[in-house]
Amino acid sequence: MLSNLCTDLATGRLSRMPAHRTARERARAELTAAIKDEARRQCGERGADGLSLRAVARELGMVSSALYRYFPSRDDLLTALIIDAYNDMGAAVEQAAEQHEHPRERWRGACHGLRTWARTHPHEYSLLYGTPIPGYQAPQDTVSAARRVPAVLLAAVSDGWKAGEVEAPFAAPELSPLLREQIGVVGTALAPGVPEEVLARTMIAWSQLFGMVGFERTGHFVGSVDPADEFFTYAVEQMTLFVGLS
Amino acid sequence: MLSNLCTDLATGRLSRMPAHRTARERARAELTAAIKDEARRQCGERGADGLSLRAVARELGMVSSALYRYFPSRDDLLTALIIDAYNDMGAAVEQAAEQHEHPRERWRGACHGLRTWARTHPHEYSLLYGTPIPGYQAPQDTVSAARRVPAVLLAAVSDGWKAGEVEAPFAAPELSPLLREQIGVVGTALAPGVPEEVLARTMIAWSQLFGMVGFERTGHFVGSVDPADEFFTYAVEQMTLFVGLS
DNA sequence: ACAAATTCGAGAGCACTGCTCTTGACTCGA
DNA sequence: TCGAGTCAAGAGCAGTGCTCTCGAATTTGT
Repeated sequence: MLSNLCTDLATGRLSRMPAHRTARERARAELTAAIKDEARRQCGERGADGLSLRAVARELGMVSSALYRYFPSRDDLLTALIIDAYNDMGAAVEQAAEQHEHPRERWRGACHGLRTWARTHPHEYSLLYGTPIPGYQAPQDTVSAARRVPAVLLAAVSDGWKAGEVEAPFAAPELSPLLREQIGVVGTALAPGVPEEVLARTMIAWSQLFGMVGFERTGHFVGSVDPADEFFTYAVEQMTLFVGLS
Repeated sequence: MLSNLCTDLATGRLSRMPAHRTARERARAELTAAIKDEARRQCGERGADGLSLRAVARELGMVSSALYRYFPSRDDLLTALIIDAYNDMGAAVEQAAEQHEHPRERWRGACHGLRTWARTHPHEYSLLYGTPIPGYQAPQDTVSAARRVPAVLLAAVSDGWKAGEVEAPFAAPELSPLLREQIGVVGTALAPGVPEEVLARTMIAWSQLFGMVGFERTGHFVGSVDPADEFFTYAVEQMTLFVGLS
């Protein structure tokens, strides 16, 4: 029973749990949070590679083996950090979009919100979009959290479409049947009623956004458009037009 | 003197060196290559994280300390692998582009060539575009090798422009003075005579391409457009239009 | 209220890792 | 030929993830 609680705590779904009855549960919840906090701190300083269970335990004044009572392995601790990071990023992008009313402004806000979050949380961004951990299989909890950002982008386009404000800037090639079906699944889930052509453009812009943010983070703009503030703004403007949010 | 040779060997500039006079130099060159080969093999199996100097030495039948005569640290060995990977990727993309005559076809060939290389060399791709190594500063040798792919893309657009085959698909926002200057530097070096507006679109498409390839590699398309063959082809087609290679 | 079940921290220990230092043998060029 | 330069090897240091055991503390069931 407590092993279930442990899992839930590790995956950040603490809020759904009832209040901790016993002192033991309370202590466990607090220690779990403290471990994650310290791990997040170390990740932020030395990157995910520099996350050491022994160092975390040392900093918390306990022995390394005791830490395994809370996270069965280093990967599990990293998974908890990944889910937290996805949710933190998703919340930041959602909030950035919600500060505007007009769909086009919400789109712009989401894009700039993502970049801001990536710049203020570089190691967490790399944790999510950098080199995948070998043999690591993302649990189901991560995919729903990971979808929050594309959901915001699709919502902006969907709202724009409903308001009749989405117009293709140039003729698009025909979508293949398979691609139309793949994108249709996404559309019915997150943006029902929006044509697949518009959704396809949105997904292209989505990957462009993360490609650009990743390039800036990994230094691939150094020597060309770094500092990338103005290039980023320009690219967002172009992709806003590209998806048809005229 | 030989320390210089060591550095050159480590950075892959062996070809510029004269033939090895002594047996010692010959043996050193061969062992250096063997170390890199084995390291590349291990990187391909377990990722850059799983690269162990001791394991490389063990596989080569030598003692780990002996390896430090050839690469002063693990990071130096990784740097050598990075430069090799950049050049391998650049050569693959160049070859993919050179198989076509028309600029638009060269562009498409380069895009698909990059994806093919990334799919056949996933760990090397992550080494180049994944999580940056903390504290790692890319030496000058890497940046020239890293520019080979964007150079191919810019050359295709430049050739298309010279042939009068580049046409903006929709009106672009005005470029800021700083951005115009940043992009101008790139243009004079790699695509002289091409307007900054076109270069800016090319750099947006460049980041879109790598964002898409990275998403596919890290599994962020799973649940939507994975397998990504058709989406990739469609996106390349759209970005071909976007840069104006009509 | 008391015993059984569970959970806990601590410690020892295993098999690794990157890296340093020393030692003795080898090779090469003057 | 002989000294300078280079080499592989070994021991050793400090660190890592992880497992196991062992008492002590706590919770739970009766």
